[in-house]
Amino acid sequence: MPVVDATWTTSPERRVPRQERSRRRVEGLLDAAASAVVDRGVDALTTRDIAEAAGVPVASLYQYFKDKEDVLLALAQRDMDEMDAQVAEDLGQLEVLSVESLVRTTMLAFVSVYHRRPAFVEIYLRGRTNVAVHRFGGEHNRRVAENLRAFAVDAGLAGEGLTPKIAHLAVEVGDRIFQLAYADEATGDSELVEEGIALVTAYLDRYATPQGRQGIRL
Amino acid sequence: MPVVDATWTTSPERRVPRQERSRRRVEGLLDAAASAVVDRGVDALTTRDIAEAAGVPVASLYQYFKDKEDVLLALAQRDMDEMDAQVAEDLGQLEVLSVESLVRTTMLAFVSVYHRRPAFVEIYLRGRTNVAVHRFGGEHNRRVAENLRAFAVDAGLAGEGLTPKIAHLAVEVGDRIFQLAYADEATGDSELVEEGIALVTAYLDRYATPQGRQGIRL
Amino acid sequence: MPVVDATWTTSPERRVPRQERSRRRVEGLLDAAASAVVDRGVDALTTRDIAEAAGVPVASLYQYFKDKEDVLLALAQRDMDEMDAQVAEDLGQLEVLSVESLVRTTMLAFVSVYHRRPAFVEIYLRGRTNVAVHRFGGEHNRRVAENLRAFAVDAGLAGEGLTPKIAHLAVEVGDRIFQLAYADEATGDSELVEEGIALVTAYLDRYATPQGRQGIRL
Amino acid sequence: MPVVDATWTTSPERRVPRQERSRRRVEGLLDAAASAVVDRGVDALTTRDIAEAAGVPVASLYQYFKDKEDVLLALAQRDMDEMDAQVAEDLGQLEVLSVESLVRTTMLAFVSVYHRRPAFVEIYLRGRTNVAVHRFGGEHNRRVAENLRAFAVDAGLAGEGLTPKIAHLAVEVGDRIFQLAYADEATGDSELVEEGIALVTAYLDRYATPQGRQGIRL
DNA sequence: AATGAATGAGGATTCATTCAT
DNA sequence: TATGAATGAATCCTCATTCAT
Repeated sequence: MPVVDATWTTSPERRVPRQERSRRRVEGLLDAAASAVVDRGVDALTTRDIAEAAGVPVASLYQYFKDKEDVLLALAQRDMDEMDAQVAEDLGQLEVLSVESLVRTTMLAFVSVYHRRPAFVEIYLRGRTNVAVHRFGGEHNRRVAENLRAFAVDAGLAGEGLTPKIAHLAVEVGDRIFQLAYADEATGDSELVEEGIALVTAYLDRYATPQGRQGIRL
Repeated sequence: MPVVDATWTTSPERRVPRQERSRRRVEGLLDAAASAVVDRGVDALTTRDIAEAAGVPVASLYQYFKDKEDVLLALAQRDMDEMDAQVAEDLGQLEVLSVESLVRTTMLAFVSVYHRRPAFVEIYLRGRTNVAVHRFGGEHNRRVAENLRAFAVDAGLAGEGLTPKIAHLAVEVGDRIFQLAYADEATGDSELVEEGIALVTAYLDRYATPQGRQGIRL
Repeated sequence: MPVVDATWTTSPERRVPRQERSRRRVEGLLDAAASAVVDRGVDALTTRDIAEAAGVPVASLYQYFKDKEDVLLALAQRDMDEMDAQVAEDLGQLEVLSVESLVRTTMLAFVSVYHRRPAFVEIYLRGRTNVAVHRFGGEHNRRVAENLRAFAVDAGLAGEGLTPKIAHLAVEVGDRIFQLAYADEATGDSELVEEGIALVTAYLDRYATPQGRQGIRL
Repeated sequence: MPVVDATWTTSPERRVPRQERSRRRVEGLLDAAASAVVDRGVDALTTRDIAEAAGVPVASLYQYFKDKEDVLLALAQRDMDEMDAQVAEDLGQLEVLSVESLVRTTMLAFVSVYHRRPAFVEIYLRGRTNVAVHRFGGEHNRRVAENLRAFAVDAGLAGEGLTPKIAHLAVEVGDRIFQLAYADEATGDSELVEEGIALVTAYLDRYATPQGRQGIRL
């Protein structure tokens, strides 16, 4: 295994490998896009907004992204990845497994990311998003649903009656609850979130096994 | 009582009174806007699209509407009014009153309007709508929620535990279910709607009185 | 001589003769135009502004005026007539006739009309006026100059050296002095007006007869 | 001192440095605006007129100017700068200093620029100019007045009685004289200009010192 | 790889004026 | 005579994207 990556140079002008430079710039652009979205809203977002926020010429956007939509999509991707990681981590620390704890943990994981990423709230919950991003979010919901469903069925919390369609419905409903909870307050209405947990749990309990309802201590 | 309205004349040159002409034109414009929305989506909607679809000059839009947003809002108003009327009518024909029958009847009333008004589906369920229309829809949901809540409490189906907030949550969740059901198929996924009825009912049953759960024969 | 004008009728519906009604409406429109000009400035003046200020439908403007410019021109005419009348009246009351008293009296007559007619100030002194109105004002200046010149020469205040061109120059310069005096303060800078009188007098004294310089007691 | 500017290259592909290219385009746009103004008048001037006259797309205007007004203002700036330079140069060559020679030299310097720049005449003397340009011209007059006043007082041609207000009045009056002289003939009425010189001189002589009246040989 | 400059393609709205009644 | 309604004709400006360097 090479100790020094081939893209490294020792020249004092460039201590940062090309690839790394590029990655950094993409991250900066994404951060800029996120903050521009928070400032102007997704609808009114222009390429100049993004470029200015990032401190780069507009034309440079096109060095890293196909077009404006591509920027938004990349931002979505990054956000969703963070979301997934948070959910995975929080579920991994669960001590009692039940439909209720699964729902609660997942939804609260979402909440913690919302707090960390205000742009996320602006883009996915409050704003009337761009079509592509909307579709992207929809697909993400479907994937989350499938993962959670598999998790629940594998763990014996629910039987085969919990179809992908039903799981997806539950996730989408959860999404709408967040939308409502964050509609007026940027920090979210925690009472509403709590009600949402109850709502989703009440629904999914219809497909739960007895253990799923009572809980399994790990 | 006059059989013939005073503004009518029988002269062949003008069979349509001024006021009626104006009303017709507004309706035509609204229909045109609806179909243009279905064709192009709300985001890409232009004044020219609307005007062309209606067969009038663009400038004429401004005779009847303040600006583009005003057109969309008028369309929303018209649709929502129809929605409300349908719900009122269907609830009026109910024979057994229960949380379940209330939820089912209301949601199916929505479905019947969706079928009658494909533009409605496009604008409110599928598209990423204009901000003003979005807000308008939000307020409509809140109003619907309040009406249904009052209805349910008055009829003894639910106690005071069914707060406005909870009712609103239920309506919003129902809205999202429709969004999901109509996302892919313009005719709606009836299985999903059925699941949605179950979901909302399961949630509201938590706040129901015994009669609310069992049903009251009228 | 008929005691009752033919356009009069005794019918209770119309006690105001046609011609009189029309005259009144024209006056009202002109007043409205004047006030609309003061509000919005000449450049931004629209037919709707005028009509709204007068409380009549826009289309009715065209009953009395050929087009928008015609309104402005009629307004100009009315204003200039008033100006001329004021000058004539004030000059008629002069007790000592000299170039200085002629200049002073004329310029102060202008000032008194300015105070009576703020719209005049707005249109002719402050605003960047419409081309037609500008030309109109120019012609008025020329006429005023010619009248004053004839008056001065007839009265023996100046000889034939005071050509029409020179008189016109003096009037135009006086106009600019007013423009300056009224540029910032709507009530006019009287110190500047006083300087202006001195300026014009100093210039015209070059063409004055000895009596013109000393004054003739009437 | 480098004979060739560093931004120049001798490569045949690019003989014109970027900065120079940009400057040229701005100049071209300004020339185009000037000629469009002469053709259509300032009021009727459109962005398309300017762009077409310059042979560039309308959108390119906005690369160099904030908006339409900005173009006019830049044009005004350029013209006024030229005016100032001409006045400075001509005054520098004066052999006898007196109120009369100061007035005459300044006014004739203006005349020579008018002949060189017909658009100037159109915009500032003949047309009813745009508000912003009008204000710009007003400020220029004030500045010119202040400079000339300081010059005259320093040279001992006038005492402190020649206040800024009086100097400004004189310049504005001179401006109006030009307006009149160029109203009908694009080449100006030189007899009128001569009269104007006499007029302004006669006025300012009131505030002149004995040397100011007699002249100082340099 | 980076970017200043250039631009085609709209888009919303206003307004003076004309008709039909 | 009076007027509500209708509209052709413009206008300014924005923006995403592409090139030439």
